Amino acid sequence: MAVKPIPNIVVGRLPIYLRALQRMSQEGRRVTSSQELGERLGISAAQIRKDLSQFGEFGKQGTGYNIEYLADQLQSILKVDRVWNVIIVGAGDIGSALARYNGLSERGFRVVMIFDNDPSKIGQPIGPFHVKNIANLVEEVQPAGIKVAILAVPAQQAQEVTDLLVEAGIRAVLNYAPISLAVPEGVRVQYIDPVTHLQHMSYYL
Amino acid sequence: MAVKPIPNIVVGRLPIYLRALQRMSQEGRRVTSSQELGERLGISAAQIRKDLSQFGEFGKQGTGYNIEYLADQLQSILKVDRVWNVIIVGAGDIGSALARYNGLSERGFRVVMIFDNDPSKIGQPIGPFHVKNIANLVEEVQPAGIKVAILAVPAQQAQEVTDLLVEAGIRAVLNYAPISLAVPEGVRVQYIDPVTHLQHMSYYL
DNA sequence: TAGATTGTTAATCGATTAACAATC
DNA sequence: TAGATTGTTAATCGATTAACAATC
Repeated sequence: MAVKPIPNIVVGRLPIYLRALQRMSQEGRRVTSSQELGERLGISAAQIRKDLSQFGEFGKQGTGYNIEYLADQLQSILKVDRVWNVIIVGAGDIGSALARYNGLSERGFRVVMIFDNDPSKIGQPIGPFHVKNIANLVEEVQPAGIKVAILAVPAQQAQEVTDLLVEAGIRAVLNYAPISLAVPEGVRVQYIDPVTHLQHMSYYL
Repeated sequence: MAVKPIPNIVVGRLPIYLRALQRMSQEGRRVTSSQELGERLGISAAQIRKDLSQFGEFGKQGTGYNIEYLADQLQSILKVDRVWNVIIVGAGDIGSALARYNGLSERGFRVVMIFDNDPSKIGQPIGPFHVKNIANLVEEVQPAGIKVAILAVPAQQAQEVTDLLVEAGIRAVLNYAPISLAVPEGVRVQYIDPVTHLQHMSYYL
């Protein structure tokens, strides 16, 4: 019997649902409906119900969804009912901002090391860390079993650093360098490039 | 005669194509093909040709695309054949990193002001700017005709600041706060939340 | 000319929406 | 009970891919 995989586009919406639920929870709300959630997010109620139904039945007819319960379920589905150790590579402005950002750990990710290749940065403190030498990346990261990396180096060095990350056993890369990366099967990359988003919007101006 | 609009998902890929072409140009390349471009980007050649054909005929059979010409055309389509003035709201780590980032201006966007509401930050220098008082945002931004803003304030303040931006005539918001924003018709929002990307990937770990 | 690659059409594939029985 | 809202099915809509004539 063939199991059809969950569409990637559906998985991508779950973190958005989770984020909204956690905010509602903060606001002291206890239940919500697909309609209310949809209005907040600009997504149709039908789509939210359809997406969730891929994973199970989380609601009650007539009542809607218990916010805390649904959030717990989504955390479990997304595997953020635990904390993933993360490394940052690149101790420039972006890497440093991320190293000091507290919003990661509340949501499933904890920065544990930051690397750079600049001798003037190595050893310097950034938030609670000291910058490590990228030359030691593989030997530090691989034995620690770390699977997630944030890449914040210049575009020119991004591919070679990525190869290093793969060698170190990293399987998920959040790439801030404005360049497409080549990675082997089984390694995932997500891209953050503010300029592509700005250009997308300027089309409509 | 009904003109069918370009699908939003196609517009969203154009900045990716443009970025790859500009990199190829830097590498000294003069021509490319839909196949080569597709391999770099992990997109099918057919899709690239189909996307581009929505806007015109930019290639030559047998030869492919002139990189500089196609990049120029895409810049014009995306309206980044000019420079858009941009404001940043929020002078925390992220806002400051963006204010100092030089990669924006090469690609169509120039930061011209940065605002915050924290008295200890107002007046302080960040990169080439001095932080302005958010209380003066509307009176500074509206007469200047600025249409693009980057929002880098805490989630709790994001919606009220957004309302201010809309009042000031902003029509495109790049939102770094981890919250969905409500905006009137005609105002566009794009979201950057590293954690949603990390959670998307952790599903597959 | 022979080889390569475009632009475009038609076919396929996948995602979204509408509608409603089930039921809390 | 009456009203509300889920989970799910079928219909619709839209996006991607495959294929190929045109042509550089």
